[in-house]
Amino acid sequence: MAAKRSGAQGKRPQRASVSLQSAEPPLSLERIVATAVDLLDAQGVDGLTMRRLADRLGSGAMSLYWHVDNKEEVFDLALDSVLAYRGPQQLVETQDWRGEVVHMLEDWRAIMLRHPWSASLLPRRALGPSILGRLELLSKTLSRAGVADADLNVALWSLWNYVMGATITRASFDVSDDDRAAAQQRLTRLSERYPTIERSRLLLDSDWDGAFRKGLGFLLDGVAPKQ
Amino acid sequence: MAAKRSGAQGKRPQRASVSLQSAEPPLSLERIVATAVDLLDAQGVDGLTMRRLADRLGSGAMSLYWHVDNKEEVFDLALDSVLAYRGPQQLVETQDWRGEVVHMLEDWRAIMLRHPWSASLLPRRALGPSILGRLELLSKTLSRAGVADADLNVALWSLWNYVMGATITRASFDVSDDDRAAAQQRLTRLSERYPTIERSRLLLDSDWDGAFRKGLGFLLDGVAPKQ
DNA sequence: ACCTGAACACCGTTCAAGT
DNA sequence: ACCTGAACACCGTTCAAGT
Repeated sequence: MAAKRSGAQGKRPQRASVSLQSAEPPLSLERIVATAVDLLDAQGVDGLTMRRLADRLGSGAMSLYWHVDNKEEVFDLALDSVLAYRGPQQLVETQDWRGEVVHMLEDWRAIMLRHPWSASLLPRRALGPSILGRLELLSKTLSRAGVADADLNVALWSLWNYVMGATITRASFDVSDDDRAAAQQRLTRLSERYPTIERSRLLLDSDWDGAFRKGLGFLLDGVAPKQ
Repeated sequence: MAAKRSGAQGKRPQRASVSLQSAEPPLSLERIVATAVDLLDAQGVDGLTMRRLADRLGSGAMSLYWHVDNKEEVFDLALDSVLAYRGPQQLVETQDWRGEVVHMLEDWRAIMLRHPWSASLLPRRALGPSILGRLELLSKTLSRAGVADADLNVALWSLWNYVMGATITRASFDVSDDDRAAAQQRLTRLSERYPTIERSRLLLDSDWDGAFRKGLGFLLDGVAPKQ
C-alpha cells in the first residue's frame, strides 16, 4: 500500500530489545536537522513529515516537539544548515573581484542544486545566518571593487534575483526531465502557434551551466563600476 | 475554532430550499478555475483545499473530481488562467524592441504580483499555453531585433530567470513585511557580523520596481545584438 | 529534562451509489 | 451525464501523562 521502503528496518524500530547494536543516540537538534536534510534530499519537500522524520530518528512523533517549535522551524534549520558557506570567510586580497563574485554565486547555486528542495524554499523564509553571511561577503566584495554605496542594493538584488530564478528553474526542470521532453513534443505539434521557440528548441536546450554563466556575465557588466 | 469566515453563508449552503435566489449555477470548469483563483488570492497556496473550494462553489467536495483529475490540475488551470496575456498578440512594427521587451516583462511581473501565489508555482509546473505564448512573443521580438538564433535561448532563459527570481522574491517579501523589519532589526543587533549589508539597509530598501527595471536594463545591455 | 500515546481537526482521493 | 456521502490513509499539533 504505502511506498515500499527499501531501507533497513520495518515499521516499528526495535527499541524494545535494548542491548542490540540498534541503540539510537539520543535526540538532539543536530540529529534532527541532519536527518531532515537527508529526508528532504530523498523525498523532496512534500516528503518531509514530522511523523516520517521521527520514524527515521527512531523516536515517537511527538518527541520532536520538545526540541523544535513546529515544522516550519525544521524547514528553517534544514535550509540554513545546507546553505552554510564553507569558503574563505575573510576576503583574500585580490584584484579579480569579478572572478570572486562568479565563484561565490556558482558555489551558492551548486549547493542549492545539490539539495533541489532548498532553492524554492529560500525566498519564502526568514534569512538565516548562512545566507546573511553570503550576502555580506558578496556585498563587501562589490563594495571593494568600487561599486558606489548608492548602487549596492540594486546590484545585490539583481544578482540575488538572477541566481534564485536560475536555480529554482533549473531545479524544477531537473525533476521533470520527461515532462520537459513531452512538453517540447507537444510544442512541436503546435508549431504553428509557437514557431520561434519551437525552432530554437527552447525546452530542450540544456546547457544550463553555460547559460547561467553567460547571463551572469551580462549582469556583472552592468553592475561593474564605471571608471 | 476554525478561522471565522466573514462571508455570506454558514457551513451548509442552503440548497435544500430550492426556489430562493441562492440557486447556484451548475458546476463547470470555468467556475471552478475562477473560484480557485479567488481562493488562492484570498488565502494563499496553503489555503486552497478541495473541500474549501467545493464549499465556495456550493457543492460537495467530491463533485469537483468529475470535472478535474486532481488538485494538481486545479493549480495548473488556475495558473494558466492568471497568466493569460492580454496585450497585442501580433507585433506592432516598431523600432523600439527594448521598450517592447521591458513592457512585456513588466506586464508579466505585474500580473504575478497581483496573484502572489502564482510566481512560486510557475517554475514547478508544466508550461501552459499562456506562458508559452508569452515566451513565443518575447522570442520573436528578440529575434527581430537581431539577436542571433544561437544566442536566443541564452537570452530567453536569462530574462526568464531574472523575472522569476525578482518576482518570487518580491512576492514573498511582500507577505512578510513585519518579518522583514524584524530581520533588519536582528541584523542591526548583529552589525559586527554583517556590517556591509547592515549599513546599506539591504532588507529595508524597498524600491523594488526601480531595482527591477535597472537590473533588467543591465541584462538587456548584454543581450542586445552587437552591431 | 526528555519522551510518549491518545485524540482533534483537518487533508486528498477511492468507491460504490444515487439522480 | 453529473453529483454525493462514507470511508481510508494520511497530516500537524495539543494535552495530559509518563520517566
